[in-house]
Amino acid sequence: MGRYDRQGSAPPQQGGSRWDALGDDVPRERKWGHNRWDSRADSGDTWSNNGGEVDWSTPLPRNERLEHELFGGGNTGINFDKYEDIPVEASGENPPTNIENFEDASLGEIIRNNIVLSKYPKPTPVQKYAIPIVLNKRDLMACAQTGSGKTAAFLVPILNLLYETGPGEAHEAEQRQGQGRTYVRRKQYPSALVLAPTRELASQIYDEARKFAYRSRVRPCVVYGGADIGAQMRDLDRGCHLLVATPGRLVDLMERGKVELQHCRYLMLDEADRMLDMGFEPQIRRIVEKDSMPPSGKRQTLMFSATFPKEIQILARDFLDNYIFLAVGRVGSTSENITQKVVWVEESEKRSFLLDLINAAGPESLTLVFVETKKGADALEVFLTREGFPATSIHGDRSQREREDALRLFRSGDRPILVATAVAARGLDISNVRHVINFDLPSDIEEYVHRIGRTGRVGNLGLATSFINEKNKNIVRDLLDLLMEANQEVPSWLEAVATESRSSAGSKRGGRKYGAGGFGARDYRQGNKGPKPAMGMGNGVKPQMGGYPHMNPFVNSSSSYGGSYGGSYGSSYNNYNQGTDWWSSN
DNA sequence: AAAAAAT
Repeated sequence: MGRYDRQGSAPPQQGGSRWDALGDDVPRERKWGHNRWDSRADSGDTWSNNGGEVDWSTPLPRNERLEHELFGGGNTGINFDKYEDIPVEASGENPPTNIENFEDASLGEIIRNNIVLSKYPKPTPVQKYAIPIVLNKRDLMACAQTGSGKTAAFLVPILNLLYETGPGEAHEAEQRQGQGRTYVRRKQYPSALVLAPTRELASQIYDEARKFAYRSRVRPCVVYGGADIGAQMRDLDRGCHLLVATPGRLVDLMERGKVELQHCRYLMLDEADRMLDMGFEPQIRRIVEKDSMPPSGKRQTLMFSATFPKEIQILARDFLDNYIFLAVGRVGSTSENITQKVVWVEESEKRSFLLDLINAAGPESLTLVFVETKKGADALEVFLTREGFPATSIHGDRSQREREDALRLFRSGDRPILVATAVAARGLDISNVRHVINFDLPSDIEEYVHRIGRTGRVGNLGLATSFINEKNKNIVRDLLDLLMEANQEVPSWLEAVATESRSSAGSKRGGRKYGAGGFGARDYRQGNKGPKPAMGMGNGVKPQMGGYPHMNPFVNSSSSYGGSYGGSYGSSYNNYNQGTDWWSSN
């Protein structure tokens, strides 16, 4: 279901289907030099010489309709001035010098044009560092806030390298399989592979890739589950140089002989700590190690995430070669910040408390409500709808169509309340999410970090409210540390609760997951040398914070909280903030 | 125990 259904019979909706990636308006002769199907039997064609006659670095003609479709969507939502003073730390052997402007990177014409069309005036901090690292053919592990231009930070240099070098062996391999036949089932040899943990995130990355691939010969594709695999295979048949995928569907396509990674020169894991955790790791190893993917050192490997626990960094060594570790902090200079609140709410009171919060919010603002279970998401959506609130919900048991519909209704504001499971926690770029509510707290702090990262996007005041009760003991300790690092107001009862749970010791992963440096912000290879003050402490950051790159730890903005609610919540909140012994209050 | 990800 979903977008793949659209392309067959129904005409594309909403200003053209993404499947027109290279623009069906452009004659094939212009897109591909000439018709690729015919050219396979013609040894004298421009494709037979390693792509050599065709210069991949020269822009193809403009296509105004496609240009409008790709770039007409208004601004990117990034307020670049806010990113000026973000502290960045690069570690590893001989880290390449960062750039200050896109001109410094000696990028090719195609990518420069697309950067202009995307209205990026200058690189964000993660881009300033990541682009030269990738262009210098180094492996990279980057710890950077989502929404800070992370996607472009890897797409721009990868695509530029593809434009500079052309398709190389990948093209020859693709040609070889067609020798002497009029039709063969084509296998694709993507030069670059981007893996993501959810379908929606893969789709979002693909949308960006189309922008930066505009007027180039590079054809991006996206594949994921829950959608018509036949349509995906037909799309692959049209050529695939950069493939964005979720792991399961990619494995499927590999086993069907539709995709081979023998010539994959760039491997990118987005939300890499999730991709390497217990749920995904076997599939990643299947893709990266048990197929024909070039080994680390021969390919280039990139990993990005907002969180990078030490044990995942250690696991990641298997995939990386002499990599640079990048820690990108986030400035909280003025209005950009996330205020984090923790409220004691018993299970039986959660619903009425939630209604108070929603009632206090303005009608314009989007509210994202996280729950732990799919059943919980169903139930809460039904409840909110019965109460007359414009809510929808998303979780992994929904059809792909339902998932996309829910997300679209939420983004557009038609349903400004979205109840979601972990499926929506990572990477999704939704503007104007004013309030993230952890109706149920997650069981680990990384999940918390990614969830609240859906709000506080540039230009907006972000607010995150978490309901906590005795069921959440497991996260209290890490949550308290996090709030203190982020210079947030910490209710006194929370400290008491944390002290209590501390004595019951031992996180499930064997002790504290993080050193004093904090939350995966640091290159584990630097050892436990104590907190590193290296994050360019420009914004009144205390060195002992060590740099917590994904959370805006730099602002104490509790003042904005009460004001953003009506009185009902304020009083309610205060009542919950009086320092009772909350563990035993029940 | 639960979520995500192939069918």
